[in-house]
Amino acid sequence: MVKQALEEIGRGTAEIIDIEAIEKLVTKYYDDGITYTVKAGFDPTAPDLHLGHTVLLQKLATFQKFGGRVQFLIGDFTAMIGDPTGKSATRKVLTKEDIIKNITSYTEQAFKILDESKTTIVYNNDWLEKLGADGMLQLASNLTVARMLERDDFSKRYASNTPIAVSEFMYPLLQGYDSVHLKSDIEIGGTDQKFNLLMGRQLQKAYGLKKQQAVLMMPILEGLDGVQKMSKSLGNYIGVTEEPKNIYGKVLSISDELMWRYYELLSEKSLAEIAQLKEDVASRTVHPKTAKENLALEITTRFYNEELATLAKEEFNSVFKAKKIPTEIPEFEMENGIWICQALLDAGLEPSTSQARRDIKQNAVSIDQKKISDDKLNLESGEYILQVGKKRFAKVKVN
RNA sequence: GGUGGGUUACUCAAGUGGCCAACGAGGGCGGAUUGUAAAUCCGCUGACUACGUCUUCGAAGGUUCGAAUCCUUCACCCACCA
Repeated sequence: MVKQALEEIGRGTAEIIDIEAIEKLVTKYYDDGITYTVKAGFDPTAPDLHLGHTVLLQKLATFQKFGGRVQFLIGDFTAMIGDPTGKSATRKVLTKEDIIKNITSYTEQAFKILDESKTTIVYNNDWLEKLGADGMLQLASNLTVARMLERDDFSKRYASNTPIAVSEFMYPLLQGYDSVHLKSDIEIGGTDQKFNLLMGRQLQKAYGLKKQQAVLMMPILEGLDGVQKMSKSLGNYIGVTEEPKNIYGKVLSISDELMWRYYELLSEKSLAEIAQLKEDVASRTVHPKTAKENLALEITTRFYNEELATLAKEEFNSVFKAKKIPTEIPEFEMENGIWICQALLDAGLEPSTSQARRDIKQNAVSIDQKKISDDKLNLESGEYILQVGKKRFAKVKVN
């Protein structure tokens, strides 16, 4: 049992520090029924969770299966500083109101994956606010500047003359202090969090805790472009609250190479199954597109259900394979004689009439499935389906 | 506090008086091809019913027939010195 648990826990991880400690915790759970805590921190800056977050959440869910209690830490205090990780500029400071607003939808989405009964939501503002100036100083004395500059992100920024705010130095310390306060047994995070995660161990020792947290790091999920990490600001993400057809479509649009990465990090399939599938694709027994379709179905099903996922697939096929018009498209009413470019702008298909003109010239615009080339066209009364490119549709009623 | 350097479009980055709506690269968008994959090729990438007009090169003024380019002030950033 323990062995199987460890295998599942280890799946897809980038690195585990102190695996022995994890083994002990799991063993203790099976022998004596004693649970342990797994901490993961979340930044309440982006109210929308995407698949990149779910890699972590799925790992937490795995721990919940094997006796872990999740400490779902909302970094409402640390968010006011802004973690330097991954960004090459100091982050904007959020207001308290923003943070509170974000948290509600945040946790709601997280429980699509996590077991709520085995999750404790904690806010680090609760204890960090009370730390006070002397507490801060005591905390800061645990770390030298040289050590801080070892952190990859800092050293790069320092070398390239990108500014580093002194407050940013506090971030890893505060995150580490969270682990002291919560007496976490395990902390998980992305590989980009390594420095911060290790800080937790160091501080737990410095503050005299008997045990130090084990650390488990998950790889960073690449976004749709396959290069940069999935993030909302880069626009290369699949959000968990997106409509089924969008989730399905976006998964299908990833590259074949990236598909395997997604299989490994997001699918419930066993690693053996995935290896087999990969082999079948390589030997052309299975078409890569079929493999991708199944992945898309699985992921869509996770956030909705099988029925809706299947519908999404059918819709997708009818629109893109059979080149039919989507079943649901936005509708607009317009005045008689409206200029086509204006209509495209009003329907939100184009950002400007200039862009509309360019697209018409480039054969990207069609009315009722027929390409048009006249950018001076005016629409007579009637109903039209306007389309730009492959993906943008609108129904327009001209009165 | 002192000295020097910097701020150009989504990003990086050229341009140091007219040839500048502003080179180039990346990204994005579109077309061909396809499996809405990758790769490849081609085109577009400030706005405006548009062979012309308008607004843009950190901000505000100024010099000039003419400014992203020169001058003044301000804001922000960086380095070195203290």
